[in-house]
Amino acid sequence: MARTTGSNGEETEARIRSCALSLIADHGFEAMSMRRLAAAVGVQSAALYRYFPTKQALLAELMTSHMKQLLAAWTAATPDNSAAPLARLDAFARFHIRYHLARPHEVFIAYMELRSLSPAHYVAVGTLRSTYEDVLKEILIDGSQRGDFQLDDIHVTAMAMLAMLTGVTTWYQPGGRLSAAEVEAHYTALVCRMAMTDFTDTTELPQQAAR
Amino acid sequence: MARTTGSNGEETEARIRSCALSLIADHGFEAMSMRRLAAAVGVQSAALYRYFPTKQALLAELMTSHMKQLLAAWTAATPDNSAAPLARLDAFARFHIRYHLARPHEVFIAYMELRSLSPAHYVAVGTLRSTYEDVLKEILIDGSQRGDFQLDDIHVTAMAMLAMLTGVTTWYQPGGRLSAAEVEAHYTALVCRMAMTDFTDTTELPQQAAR
DNA sequence: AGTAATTTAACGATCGTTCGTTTAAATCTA
DNA sequence: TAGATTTAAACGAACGATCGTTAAATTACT
Repeated sequence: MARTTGSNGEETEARIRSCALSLIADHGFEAMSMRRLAAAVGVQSAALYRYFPTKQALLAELMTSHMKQLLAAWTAATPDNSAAPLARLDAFARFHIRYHLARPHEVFIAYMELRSLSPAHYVAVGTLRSTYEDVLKEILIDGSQRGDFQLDDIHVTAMAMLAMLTGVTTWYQPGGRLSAAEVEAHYTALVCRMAMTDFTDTTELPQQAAR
Repeated sequence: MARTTGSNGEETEARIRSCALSLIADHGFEAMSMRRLAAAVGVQSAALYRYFPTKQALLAELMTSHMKQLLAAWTAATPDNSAAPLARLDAFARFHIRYHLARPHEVFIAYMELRSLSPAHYVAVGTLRSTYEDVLKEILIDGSQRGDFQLDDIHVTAMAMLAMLTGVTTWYQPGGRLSAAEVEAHYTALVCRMAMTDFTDTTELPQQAAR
C-alpha cells in the first residue's frame, strides 16, 4: 500500500494537530512518540514528516499558533479600550475563562511544555505570552492611575490573576456540579475583588514560620 | 572498579533524590533518562536500582514524600484552629507561599508530573493533595459560617486561591526586583481580599463573547 | 504523465532494566 | 590485634525494545 483512497493533505494535517494536542496534554510531549501519534492519526509514522519536519517543530507550531490565536481572539472580541477599568477587567476575566475552558488541551500544553521547546522556540512563545500578559497589566495600570484600583504591585497582581484564571483548566470538568457560565462568573468576581481598594492591612498580622 | 572509597548509602540516596528533583523540574520526568540522572549523581545507572526499584517508583516516592512533608509542616507550624478566620487564612497563605518558594523543584514536580504517575500512585498523591486542599476549604467554611467571609462558592474559591498561590513558583526568581518576604505579603493580601465581602455585583456587567 | 500522499523498511542512538563481578567497609574469629 | 568472612555499594557490559528520522518504492488523484 502507499497512498490511500480518499487521502487528503489538509485533513491529515488537521488530524495530526488534533491528535497531538490530545496525546501531549494527556501524557506530555516527551512521552508522546511519533509512532503513537501516527497510530492515533491512523497513519504510518513516516507520513507525519510530510507535514512537520521534526517533532520539535510540531510542538513549536502547536504552541505558537495557540498563542497567536489567543491574541487574535482577544483583539477581535474586545476593541473597547476606553471603557472603565473595572469593566475592562471584567471583560478580560470572562474572555480568559471562556477561551481557556473551550480549549483545555491547548492551554495545558502552552503552560506546561515550555521547557520542551528549543531555545529559539522558547523565546518566540515567551514573547507572545508576554504580549498577552501586557494586555492585563495595561488594564491594571489604567485602573490604578484612575484610582479605580488599589494595587500593591502591578506585576504580582497580574501574575496572580493569570495563574488563578488559567488554573481553572486543572479541575473543571464539563457536566460537573457547575456550568461553565457559573465558573466564569465566580472567577470574574474573584478577579474584580482582587483589584479593588484595600479594606485591611494584613501585613500587621503576626507572621508565622513556614517550618 | 566496584565499590568506591568513602561511598555511603544514605548520602548516595540523598544525592539521587536531589539530582532527580532538579532534572525532572528542568526537563520533565519522561525527558530525564536514568543514565543522565546517574551521571548527575556521579554513579553508574545500575547503581540507582539499589535505591529505587524502577523509574516510576522514584517519581512516586519524590511526590508522595513531598506531599507528606507539606502536610506535616502545616500541622507543625499552625495548630491554632480557634483563631479568627481571617487570621487563619492569612497564616495559610503565608505558610503556602513561604513553603513553596523554598522548594520550587518539589512544588513544580508535584503539580506537573501527576500524569506521569501510574494509576495507583496517582490516587495516592491525589488523596494527599485533597487533604491539603481541605485545610484551606475548612478555613473558608469557618469564615463563611461566622460571617467573616462572603464567598460565592467554597470549592471554586479554594481552587482559585491555591492556583494563584502555587503559581508564584513559575515566575519568582531570588535576587529579582522583589524579596521573598515582599512577594509573600503581596500574595497574602490578595488572598484576604478574595475572601472578604462583596462590594459590587460583577454579574450585572455586559457579557462578551470569547471569540 | 505528473504530482500528492502514504507505504515499507531500515538506520544508528538511546531507552529502562538486569546480570554477574568487583571492591570497600564492617563484623566476626582467633 | 591480625586475619578471615560477610555485607554494602558500586561497576562494566549487555538485553530487547523503542526512539526520531530518512530513503526509496508504491499507489491514488488530477
